[in-house]
Amino acid sequence: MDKKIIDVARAAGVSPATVSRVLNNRELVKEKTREKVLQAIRDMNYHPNAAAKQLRSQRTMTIGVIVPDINVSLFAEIIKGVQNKAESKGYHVIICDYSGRKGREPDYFALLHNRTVDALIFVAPEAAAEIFAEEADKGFTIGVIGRQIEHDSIPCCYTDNAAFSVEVIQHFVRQGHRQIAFIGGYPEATDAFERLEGYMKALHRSGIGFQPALIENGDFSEEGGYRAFLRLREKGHAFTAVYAANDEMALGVYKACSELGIRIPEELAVFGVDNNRISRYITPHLSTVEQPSYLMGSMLAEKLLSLLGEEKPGPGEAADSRIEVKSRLIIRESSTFHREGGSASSGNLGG
Amino acid sequence: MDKKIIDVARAAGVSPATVSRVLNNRELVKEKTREKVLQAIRDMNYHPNAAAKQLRSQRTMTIGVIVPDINVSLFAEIIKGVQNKAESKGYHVIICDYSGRKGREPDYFALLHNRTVDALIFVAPEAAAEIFAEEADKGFTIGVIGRQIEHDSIPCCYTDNAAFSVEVIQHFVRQGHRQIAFIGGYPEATDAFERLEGYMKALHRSGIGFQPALIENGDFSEEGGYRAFLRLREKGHAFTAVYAANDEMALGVYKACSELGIRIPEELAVFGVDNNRISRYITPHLSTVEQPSYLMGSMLAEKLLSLLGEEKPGPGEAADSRIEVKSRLIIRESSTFHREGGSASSGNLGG
DNA sequence: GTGAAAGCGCTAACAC
DNA sequence: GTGTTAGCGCTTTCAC
Repeated sequence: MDKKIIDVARAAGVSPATVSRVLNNRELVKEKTREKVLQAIRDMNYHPNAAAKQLRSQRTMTIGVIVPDINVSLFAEIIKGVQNKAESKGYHVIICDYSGRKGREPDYFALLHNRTVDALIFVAPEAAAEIFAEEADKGFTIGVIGRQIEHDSIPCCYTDNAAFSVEVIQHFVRQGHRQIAFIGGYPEATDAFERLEGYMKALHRSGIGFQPALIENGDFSEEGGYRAFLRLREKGHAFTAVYAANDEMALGVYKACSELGIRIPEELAVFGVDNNRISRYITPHLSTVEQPSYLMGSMLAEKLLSLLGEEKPGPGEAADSRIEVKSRLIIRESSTFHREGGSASSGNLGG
Repeated sequence: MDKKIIDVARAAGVSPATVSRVLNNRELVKEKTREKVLQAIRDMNYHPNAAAKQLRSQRTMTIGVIVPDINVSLFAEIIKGVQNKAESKGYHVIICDYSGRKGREPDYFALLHNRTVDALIFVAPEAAAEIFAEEADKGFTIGVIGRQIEHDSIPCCYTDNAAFSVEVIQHFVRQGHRQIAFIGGYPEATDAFERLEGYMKALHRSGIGFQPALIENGDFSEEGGYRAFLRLREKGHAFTAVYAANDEMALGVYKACSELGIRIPEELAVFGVDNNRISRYITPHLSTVEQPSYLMGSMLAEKLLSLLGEEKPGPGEAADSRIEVKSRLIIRESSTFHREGGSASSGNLGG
C-alpha cells in the first residue's frame, strides 16, 4: 500500500495535522517545521489520497463538462477553455460526451448527486431548461454555455444568436438577395431557434417578409443539411441564398449543389455558423460566424469556480452572472457574388 | 446534507450493511428485503457518496486518458472509443489534454499516485518509454495507444506505421515517382519515426535508395509542414512526390503549393496520414491513411478494464497484450496522376 | 440472510 | 505553532 500522512508525520517527527497544514498551506507553520515536512514528503514520494481528502473536506476539486460531441471543434475548444481555467485553479475536469444520447442529460446530474464533481457545466442546446433550474434550486452548482438561462443561480455564457443572424441576412440583402432560405437544427435547439428568429427579424426589417416555404430543419449534421436543401428545392419556391444554422449543414448544401451542378456563389450564396475548420479549406471557402468558444468555456469556468469559492448564496440570492460574448461574421467566397437587380424573378433555383 | 446509507437503512428497517449489499449486489439478499431497500432508495432519491465508496473500496471506477490535443479528430475518436467501453463497464473517464505541455506527461502520474484513477491510458507518441515502464513496475495499471511498448505489463494498441508507409511509397512508385520526399513530425515521436523507417525501407526495396536531402521534419502542424516543404525546395534536390507523416503537414504542403503555383497532383503528388476530415473536402482531395482510432481506444480500454478486474499479476508476470490493428490507405486525387517514364529527370521541382 | 463494528486516509475543531 | 481526536460515508469481516 501507499504511504499515508501518518508515515510522513512520523518521518518528520510531527503530527499528521501539521503535515496536513503544510500540504494545504492552511494555518501558519514554522518555517523549519515546514521544511522538515516537505523534505519527508519528497523523500518518501508521498501523494495524499484524493478520496480521503474528498470525503473529509466535502470537495472534489473537480468540475464536469457535458458536451454533445467532443469531436466537434466548437465543443472541443469550449472544453479546452474550461480545462485551462480549471487547472490554473487546481481543479480537475471530467468530460462527458453524450453523442447519440440526446435526452439523457439528466443522467449526468448523478455526478453532482454522488459528489463526484463540485460543479457541472452543460453545453446542451436542446435540453429542457427546467431540468437545470430544478438542480440549481436543490443547491447544486451548475452553469450553461451557449444559451441564456433565466435563473438567478445558473450562470451562463452565450452569444447573441439572433443578432449575428440579422447581420448574416443583411449581408445577403446587401448582395442583392431577396429570396433567402434557412436551414435550422433540431427543433428543440435553442441556438438554432434564435438564429431563425434573427433570420425572420432581418427579413422583416428589410421589408422582404418571410416565406414559410423557405424554412427547413436539418439536424446540425451534413447529411441533415443535404436533405433539408433537397426538400427546399422540391417545394418549388425559388431562392438565391441559404443561411444554414451551422457549417455542417452548409457542407450538406455544398454536396447537394455539387451533385446538382449548382454553382456557389454565382447561383447560390451560402452562409454557415461555427467557423468549422473545414469552412476555410473547402472550395469555395464558406462564409461563417465565429463564436469565441474557448473564451466562453474559460469565462464560465471562472465564474463557476469563484462561486465554489464563496459561501453558498442563500436560496433566491442572485448569482448575477449572465455573460454575453460577441461573435463575428467571417465573410468568404461562398456569399460574395453581387447579384444584379435583386428582384424576386432573378431567382433561378427551386422547382 | 445529502441522505446517507444509514438513512436508507432506517427507512427500510434494515442495517447499512444490507443496503450496501443491495447497492453492490454482492451477497445474496432475500428478495423481499431487497425490494424494501430499493423502494427506500427510490423514495429518498439516495445516491451513494462516491468519495466514501472510493476510500473504503480502494477503487475509483475511473480511468484517465492523456492525449496531445482533444481538438484533433484522431485523438477525439480514441477518447470516444475509451469512453464508450468504460461506461459500458460502469467506469468514468477523465480526459487530460496536454497541448503545449510536451514533456509534462509525468505530471499525470499523480492521478495514479493519489488514486484519482484506477488506470491511465497514454496517447503520447513522443514521451520517453522509460517513464511508462517505471510506473508499471511500481504496480500501476497503465496502457499506451499508438505505439508499441516493450514491457510485459503495459498493454498497448498500435498500428504498423512502417507497413502502411511502405504501401504509400509503393503506391507512389507505381505511379512512376522516383524522387519522393518525406516530411516527419517531432524528432522524438515514435509514430513519425516508424513512418520514416517504412519510407526508407520501401525506397530501398524498390531499388531507388534514399536521399537525405529529401527528408525534413515538420512538427505535425500545418505551419510545420509548410516550412518543411519550403526547406525541401531550397535544397534544390528535385522531387515529384511528398509523403507527409500526417494530414496537417500535408495541408501545409498544399498551402505552399498554392502560393508557389505548383499543381497537385500533376506537378507534385501528396500523401498524408490520419484521414483528417479536411482531407476529404480540400481540393484536390488528399490521399491519406486511415487508422481505426475509435477501435484502438475501445480495445485498449477493454484490455485495461479486464486487467483491473483480475488480481494484480505478480511482478514479471506478463499481461501479454500487444494489440496490433490494421490501417488502410485511402487513395484520392492528390496522389493519382500517372507520370510518364518515371526517370529521375522528370522531376520538375526543387532548385 | 442480516447486523455490529472496525476502519479506509484525511481534515478540522479544539486543546495546549 | 503544534498535537489529539473525532469523524466524513461507505464496505467488509465476523458473528449470529
